Amino acid sequence: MTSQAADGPDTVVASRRSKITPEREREFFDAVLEQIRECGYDAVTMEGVAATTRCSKSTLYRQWKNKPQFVVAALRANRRARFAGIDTGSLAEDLRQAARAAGQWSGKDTRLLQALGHAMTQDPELKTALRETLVEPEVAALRELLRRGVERGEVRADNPALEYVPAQMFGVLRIRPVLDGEFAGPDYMVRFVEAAVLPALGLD
Amino acid sequence: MTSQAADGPDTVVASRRSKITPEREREFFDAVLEQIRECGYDAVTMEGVAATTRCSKSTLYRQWKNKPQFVVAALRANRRARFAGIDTGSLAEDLRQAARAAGQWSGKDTRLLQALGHAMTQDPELKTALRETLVEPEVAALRELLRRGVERGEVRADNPALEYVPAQMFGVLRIRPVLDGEFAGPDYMVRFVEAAVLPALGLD
DNA sequence: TCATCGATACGGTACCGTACCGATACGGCA
DNA sequence: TGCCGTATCGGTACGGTACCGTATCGATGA
Repeated sequence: MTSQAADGPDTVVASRRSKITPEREREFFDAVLEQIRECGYDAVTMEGVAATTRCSKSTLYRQWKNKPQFVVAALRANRRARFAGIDTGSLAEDLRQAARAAGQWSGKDTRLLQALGHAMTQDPELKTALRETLVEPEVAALRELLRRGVERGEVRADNPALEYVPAQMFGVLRIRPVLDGEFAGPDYMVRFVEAAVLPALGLD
Repeated sequence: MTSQAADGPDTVVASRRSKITPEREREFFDAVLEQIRECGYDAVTMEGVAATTRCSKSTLYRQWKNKPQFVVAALRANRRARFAGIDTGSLAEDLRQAARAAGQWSGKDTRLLQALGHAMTQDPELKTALRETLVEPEVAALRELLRRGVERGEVRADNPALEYVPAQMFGVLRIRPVLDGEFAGPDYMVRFVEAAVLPALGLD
């Protein structure tokens, strides 16, 4: 959508010959996401991002039309699949690893989702971007773990608890700061999986 | 904090003789909470509340120092204990009823918590008010259900799943809109309790 | 050579919190 | 009971602040 041609071999020339290197662009994205985490979506300003990255407002507005599109671009550039590599051969251990991984980026992504939680209800594009970058890849990976466990016969396919595992994991991750005043770390998440998720699945 | 002397017999005279009746005050509170749900905390303005309630900004500023204190007052006035009455004699049924109740006010309170979720991380008073009005009463009531179940011998006191029941319930309630795009209604919550919570507790 | 850079100035908009305005209704007092 | 002083009412105007998004500038580097 913006400057660099992200796909294919680097034969394609950027439509505008922007002087903004990919590293520089990542600075902009990191800055705006961090400001969102700290101040909330509404309180983030283009002027603030420009100030902290020592660029001019003009530069930002040349690349992105306005704040919403800028934020969406930043989210899209941050897309990662953190559960992707997990495959230990045991569903229980897969879930423990997922819990540990979730507990690790808990601070960053939970704060981001928290800060954008309401804004996404108003801006459809933002909502879509959030789902595509923070929610769906992880949920899909989680369901893949579960599917493999079912295939191996560790859990019956009609176990009703299967459906709720993603909601449980992300829900607990998200609500912990509200209930206990601190983020859910790896230890907490692993304990939760072992105490509540695995028993409901009939594991352990 | 404001006009009426809420406590004791009505002997105490209000310090300022405000013409704002308790009903009128509730209109202000309802308006600001609804605007928070719809537009988010940051986007709520005193001017907007004044407009929708057809009062003047002066009136609001006479009663409350500024927006944060106004919102805190509104939250405090809305304090309710929705799980309080539940006591069927069976832990499983108590949890089902709690799930049903939670699914009913899901729309209102979840949206409110969603909208205030980030603001509460910045304003300690707001955070305290939110915890005291939306979180702690319900968590306490939930833990009371569980304690009675343990006392009746339905669950062993050292069952590790006990600790996570509140986090599960409120977590799932809160994350459902993000995952599935709709609020968790009574049916969904009851199904969740039966599929995931009760089995982990060894019930049913 | 010339488009993009950083910097800055600009008009427009929105809201803050205060101050002032008559109008009004409460509440003490004859 | 009936009146009058007065504080609060709704309405509005105000200065101050902050940010938006645009325009313009000289400098810079592909």
